[in-house]
Amino acid sequence: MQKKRITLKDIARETGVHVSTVSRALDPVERRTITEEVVKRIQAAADALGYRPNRIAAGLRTNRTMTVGVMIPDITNVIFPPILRGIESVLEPLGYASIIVNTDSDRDREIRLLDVLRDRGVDGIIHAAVLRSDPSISQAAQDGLPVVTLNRKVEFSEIPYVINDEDAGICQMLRHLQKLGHNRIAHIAGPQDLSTGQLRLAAFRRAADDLSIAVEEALIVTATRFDEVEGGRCLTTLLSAGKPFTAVLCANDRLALGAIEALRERGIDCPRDISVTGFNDMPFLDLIRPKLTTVRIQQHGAGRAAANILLQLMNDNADGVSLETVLPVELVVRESTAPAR
Amino acid sequence: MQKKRITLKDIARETGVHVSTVSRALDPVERRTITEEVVKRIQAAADALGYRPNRIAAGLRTNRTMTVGVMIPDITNVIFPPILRGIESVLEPLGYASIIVNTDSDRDREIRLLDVLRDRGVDGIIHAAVLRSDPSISQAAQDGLPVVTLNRKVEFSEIPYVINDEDAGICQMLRHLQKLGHNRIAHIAGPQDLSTGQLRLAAFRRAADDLSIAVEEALIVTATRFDEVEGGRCLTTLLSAGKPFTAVLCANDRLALGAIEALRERGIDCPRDISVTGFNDMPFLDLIRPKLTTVRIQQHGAGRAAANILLQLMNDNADGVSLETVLPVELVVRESTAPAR
DNA sequence: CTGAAAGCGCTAACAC
DNA sequence: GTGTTAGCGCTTTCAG
Repeated sequence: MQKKRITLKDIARETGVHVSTVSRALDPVERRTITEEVVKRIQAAADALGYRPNRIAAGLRTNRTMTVGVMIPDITNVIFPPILRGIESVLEPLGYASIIVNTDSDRDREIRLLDVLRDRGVDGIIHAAVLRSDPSISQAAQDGLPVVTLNRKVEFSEIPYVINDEDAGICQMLRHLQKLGHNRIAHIAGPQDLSTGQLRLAAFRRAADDLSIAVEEALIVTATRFDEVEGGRCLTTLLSAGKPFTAVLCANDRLALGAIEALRERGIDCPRDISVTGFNDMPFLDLIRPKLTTVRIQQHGAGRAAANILLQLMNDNADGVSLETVLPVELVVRESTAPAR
Repeated sequence: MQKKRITLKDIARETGVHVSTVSRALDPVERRTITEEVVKRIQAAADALGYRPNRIAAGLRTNRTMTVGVMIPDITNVIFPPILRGIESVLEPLGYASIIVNTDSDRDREIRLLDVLRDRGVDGIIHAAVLRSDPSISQAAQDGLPVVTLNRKVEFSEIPYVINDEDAGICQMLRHLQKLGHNRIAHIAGPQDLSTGQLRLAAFRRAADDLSIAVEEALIVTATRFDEVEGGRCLTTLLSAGKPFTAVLCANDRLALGAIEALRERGIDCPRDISVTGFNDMPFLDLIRPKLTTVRIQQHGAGRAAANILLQLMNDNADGVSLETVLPVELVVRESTAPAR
């Protein structure tokens, strides 16, 4: 079986000093308290024997596992991998590993997986939650576990969160459409039990109001999932409602793609007849025709931001962290929007 | 800080028995050796106190962390998330968590990350390697660490691997093109330091030979990366070589998409003028026009297969495992192939 | 059937 | 400066 691992004891025996001395000599900060010559000898022996510290054992003692938990709805959703790389880019160099779990936006699964993470003694959690309410995570935070949420604010809690500026994104998009002469603008909203769906719908109403664009309730239809099929279905509903519109602002890219497809099937051209817009700017969008006009959100950056906040929390600098981090978004005008007919 | 966790000791005190008794009562297999009534009392106390076992401590003792390492090139590559979900689908229900690391196909990073995983005491590793040679992983396997590779066979080793039937895929595709009347078929090969790139090129030569299709060296061009830009560049090279061809078989979907784009820019229509095929059947392909004819590989299934093999290895059933697992692939004919002109 | 005790590998008081 | 000792929470002999 597994070749016996070298432990502190082995290298203590080898160098004729005590394990604790070895431990100190190998600890970059404690090292200073040890005679330089001894440190050198120990270091040499450690290298020679191929010593690798056992983090498990250290963790048991220090109560720090150097592991963080990352909860996301579904890794298969293309917007999450970049976020994960962003997180990794700050945490990994510091020696942290992350355990990623997929909640499938399922409440029970989420609760169970949170327990899994706690059982494993993670030092903190980044929760790319989308569910609008999850008492378990607040409880965990209250118990003293460092938690940061991504994309969503947990109400009535002191949990720091990083979000994208959905409001600004929707507003910029509406302004863009308005400039193109659109004033009858439909909205395909996302699922209202997901934070992004709800936030973007609220932002739509607010922005329309600000820009003096009339919001017709019949021109707002809500998807049950963030996917192409639902985008198509919603567009069909919109069409059959009979109220005219010249543009449809969708709560995310996939809904928009589905909507465009549904238009095409009916011989309606996007953007000539109807403009369609997305949100997120997911990968591969520029391969799909017409190239979608959308709002680019920071993905890698959001991961980095969340990781940095978590680091502060884990290092007890909890006072210095700002509760809210809002990342700027960017309007990306491509081919799916054109002047209103 | 963190609310004090309930330990075995707490529930021992509560029930008036010894910790070891509690430990046994809570272990599904050892439980049988304990009086039913006592088990019930302990269970009740555990539930009441909200006991959650500390896996770290258990791991230190048992030398099993119930954690596996998963090495992939880059989570951002859409073919990996489904693989990860496949792995998770078999491992997670059994109580395993996985630590995923991105190697970026970088040799040094790979070595370093392997050490990271070993330091964390993973019980086994699934290595979705693409680099053609990596001595470190063989060393790890030799040291007794259970290892399975995905997509690639490590030569001269006893490491079990699961691969897709690249040969069959390429062959079916060539036959499909042949049936459409193509006999001057180009190949845009993938990077030759990545296993898939190399395997598929070899398969191309072999299949062409089997089907009596002449292989013209000028019609084989090798990409340096698996992306659209390289696909476009390779197609340009092909075009400027002056040798006529009516179809181009690409080593993966992204190369194919880039190739189609490059054709379009020159006013050459796919599939009317030239047929183009991909490999992998990555997500979102059906949103891109023309819909790509490709070879569907099992992604989720590959993850599951690898996880199952790893399980056997970790449970010392090493004798029962087959060294090689070849998963079937499937030809998916869509719109990017048409009869040769 | 249950208790006692040792120990996994490491760190952190406390001595010397 | 370095050694001693205790103990993190759990499992696992070995007694009883």
